[in-house]
Amino acid sequence: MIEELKANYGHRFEDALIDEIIQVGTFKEVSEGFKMIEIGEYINVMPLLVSGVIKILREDNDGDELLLYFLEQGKTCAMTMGCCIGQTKSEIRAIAETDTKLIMIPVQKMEEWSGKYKSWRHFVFESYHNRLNEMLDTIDNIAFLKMDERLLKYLQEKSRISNDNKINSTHQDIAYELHTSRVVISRLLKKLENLGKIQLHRNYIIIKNI
Amino acid sequence: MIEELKANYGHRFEDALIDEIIQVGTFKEVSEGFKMIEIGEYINVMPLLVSGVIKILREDNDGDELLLYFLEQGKTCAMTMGCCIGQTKSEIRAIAETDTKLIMIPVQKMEEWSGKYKSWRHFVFESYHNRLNEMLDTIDNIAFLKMDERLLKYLQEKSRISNDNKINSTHQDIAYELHTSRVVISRLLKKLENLGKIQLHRNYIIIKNI
DNA sequence: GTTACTCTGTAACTTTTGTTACATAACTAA
DNA sequence: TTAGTTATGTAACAAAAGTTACAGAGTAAC
Repeated sequence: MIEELKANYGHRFEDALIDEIIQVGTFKEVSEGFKMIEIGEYINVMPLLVSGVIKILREDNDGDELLLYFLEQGKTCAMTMGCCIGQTKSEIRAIAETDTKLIMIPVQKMEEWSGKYKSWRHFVFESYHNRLNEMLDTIDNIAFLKMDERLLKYLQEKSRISNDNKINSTHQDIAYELHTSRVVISRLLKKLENLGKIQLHRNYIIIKNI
Repeated sequence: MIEELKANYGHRFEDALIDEIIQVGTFKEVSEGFKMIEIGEYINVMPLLVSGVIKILREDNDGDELLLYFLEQGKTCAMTMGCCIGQTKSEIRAIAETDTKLIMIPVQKMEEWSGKYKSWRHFVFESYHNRLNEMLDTIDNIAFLKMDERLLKYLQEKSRISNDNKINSTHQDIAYELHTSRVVISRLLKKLENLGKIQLHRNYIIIKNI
């Protein structure tokens, strides 16, 4: 854990803070698909993402999902919503998009370190700031783009975060994350295939030249 | 200014912090419609909202607008995006929805006080947290609701924040904020009128029983 | 008043998205 | 191999939202 911590956060946290993280943090590895946070749960640890990708989802009253954004490995790890102040329930679901390594910090430390370490404070503010920008991005997508453009962006993003032009998703998977129906996705994917941008297969899609 | 500050923030900030705010803060009054922040601008003061309502808007590349949320008077004042860390440009536009009174804090103080005053730190975190929830709310609306439901919520919200069942907007105004066309809004408003929920007039709408 | 402008109402049409239904292909487990 | 399951393709239709066009009401300036 110590090497991973230093590799990802060593350049931004003071040594004293790194030491404290080693003291109180617990290392955790989870596999792809693992549900890390569920809507309505109380959160008492804050995850520092060391490697892997976590997807953050929103759900409405009817159980319909919507992908909000991906948390990526390394320094850009934003903290889990609402974990910091008060004991508020999680508004989102977090699922490991890939195998993921994390360091879990008890939430009380977050407050303590905020007073103590300037670098920690900056990290927290910056994480908030980044997450807000990700949310803005999501809003831009759903408010200003049509489904075909959203789908294209989704495929690009998926490919980018896994660093692989093969996307292991069914049409239904994609439909859930974009909050639309499978038929709509199949239709639009077929159009993209006809344009030569992708290749469709059972259970996976190859990105060609988007 | 001092009375307004104490009335709105006195119960949550330490006296020493209140004193500092009085030292460095500047009082500002703006009229309805005043553009407080424009997209792309750099921000170097953080506003504490004392009274009034500010609307926060997003714009896409084609100049199409979308209402994100309202900042309301008093303690729930969230800070302007991106104002705290680094010199990043504003991603949003802020316009006074009503006549508004503010206290402007130089941004350097934000960092200084974050180390010094626990209450300030809590205020900043809580503001971030609230704003994130408002963004989630916005996402819920545009992702999960149809335009008629969004319109209804919009009218309710407008009525609530002004504490008045008369809404002084044209159909075009509403169309801009919900990012749709005037014809669509006129159509849906007429439906709501036929259902007895509102009364339509030139330049204003009366909310009856939503 | 007359003129110009803004706002609203509405029809007719198009595009986009969502729904239902069904056929077939591909895989899985017995 | 066969039966059952899951994934995909596609047609046909419905609903929602966006567009174009125009008429007429209300308002403001002169």
